[in-house]
Amino acid sequence: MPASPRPADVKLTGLIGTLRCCQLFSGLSAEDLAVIAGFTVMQKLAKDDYLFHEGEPARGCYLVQSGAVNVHRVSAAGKEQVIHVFRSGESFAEAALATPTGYPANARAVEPSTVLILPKAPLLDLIGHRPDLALRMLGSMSGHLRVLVGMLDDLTLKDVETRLLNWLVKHSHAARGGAIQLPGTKRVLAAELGTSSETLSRTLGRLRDQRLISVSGKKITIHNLAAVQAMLRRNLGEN
Amino acid sequence: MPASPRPADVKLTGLIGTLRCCQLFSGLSAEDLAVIAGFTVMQKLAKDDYLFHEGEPARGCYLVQSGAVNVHRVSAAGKEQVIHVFRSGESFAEAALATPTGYPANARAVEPSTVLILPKAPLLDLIGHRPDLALRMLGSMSGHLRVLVGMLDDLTLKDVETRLLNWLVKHSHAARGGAIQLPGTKRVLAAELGTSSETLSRTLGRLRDQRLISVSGKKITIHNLAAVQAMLRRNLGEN
DNA sequence: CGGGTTGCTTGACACAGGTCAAGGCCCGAC
DNA sequence: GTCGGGCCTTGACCTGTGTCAAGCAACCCG
Repeated sequence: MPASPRPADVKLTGLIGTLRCCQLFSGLSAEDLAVIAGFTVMQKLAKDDYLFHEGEPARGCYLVQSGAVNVHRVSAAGKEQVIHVFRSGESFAEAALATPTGYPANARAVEPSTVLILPKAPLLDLIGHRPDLALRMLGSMSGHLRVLVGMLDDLTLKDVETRLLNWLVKHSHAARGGAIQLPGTKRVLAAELGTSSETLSRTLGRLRDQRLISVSGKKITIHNLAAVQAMLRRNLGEN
Repeated sequence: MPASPRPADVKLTGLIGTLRCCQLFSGLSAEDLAVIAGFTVMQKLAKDDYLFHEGEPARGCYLVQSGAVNVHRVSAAGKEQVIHVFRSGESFAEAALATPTGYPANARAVEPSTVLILPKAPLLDLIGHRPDLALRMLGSMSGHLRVLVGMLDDLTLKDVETRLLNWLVKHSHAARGGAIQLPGTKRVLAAELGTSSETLSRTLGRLRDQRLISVSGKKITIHNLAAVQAMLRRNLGEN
């Protein structure tokens, strides 16, 4: 029938599409994807809504369909340390599946987002039947380990300027006409880089004085990508 | 027969014993353990021997039988950041199993050690047949994730004094007669805390001046554990 | 025994970056 | 319009910690 399928089917095929796009499930068979889609729950989040808090018992793991989710910890004094900002197609909280302890961090939407929740029980069940899925989960988690290890040396082996240069280079590919559009406020970027908005402001100013970039509002223009990369490499060499 | 078994058997049952002790394999059936022991390779390391270097293709994952292994990264400038020191019974480099990329860090024995190598291929094969083993691996990796997350806020949310207090409290249970015996040199401890030996020395000195602890050689005596814990809590509250 | 090595301690100093405070800019509400 | 509140920027200041350097104690070895 060329007629449009029932709403539920539309939703389901849409879901399967999203699942297939995400790295975690990219090569799975259609049947397996259907099984997963069957128990997936969709949740919409407004900006600043919390998805979960540290210590809460784990519902399952998550997959960002759209928007961005900030996973972070807060110290006893209320200071926030960003672990990672997950964007569309990325999965997180796999760690919560395998251990009885609660979430080790908090998750909050930095903009309006929709996430897919993969509940613990049926997913574990499926993993029991599909060893290759287990391997994928292992792979995904080891990816997260690498990200964390990367953060570690970001925080210990590099200064703010270097971290910013690194961020610029990483995001230069997303530049439209050499201009990077900031996803959120500068304060958010500062947090993502593990610094304060004041220091970020100063550092941007310094780069601007050196004619490497120019900043106007939420738009950062890289004048000379090669020079930025050279400066990054030089900073990495010294520390 | 009450007579002693052949050397190979002795070695095998010894291996199985070690495997059973380690958290990763603690509840496995005797058969599975025998299979694993069958492909396990033992390696002895002298102090300062490298087990592997960053970027090398992964042989498999590792299990410390005795001694201690320092997993760390080094910056372009040669500075070393300790990720974790693994001691007997602990496993590491599980991440290397699931991804084709090489090791993300270096591993070096901090004292004479013996490690068991679990080669990639047969272990992955076994995981394919034993979904519960896959779940264990997931659990172990999520443990490592938590350790890394813990390190993150150690490094960002706490100063050296707080990190030292935390270390003291964590290791106070291992104190014999209130005295903690340092595993290695003070420089090693400093590296583990992510600081320099000078700063560690000063910080220890400050705690000693406050009569909280006393230090003599490689022995640290905690005079008043409750006071140390109180100070730790207070530091955490402020930051 | 003296000389070298190694590790620990202490002092002096420099610097990155966090915090506080004040001023400027933009924008939406009224 | 103009009032108010975010956000950004800039300046002034302070503190923690890394680094360099010198002195000291312990130990090994010929």
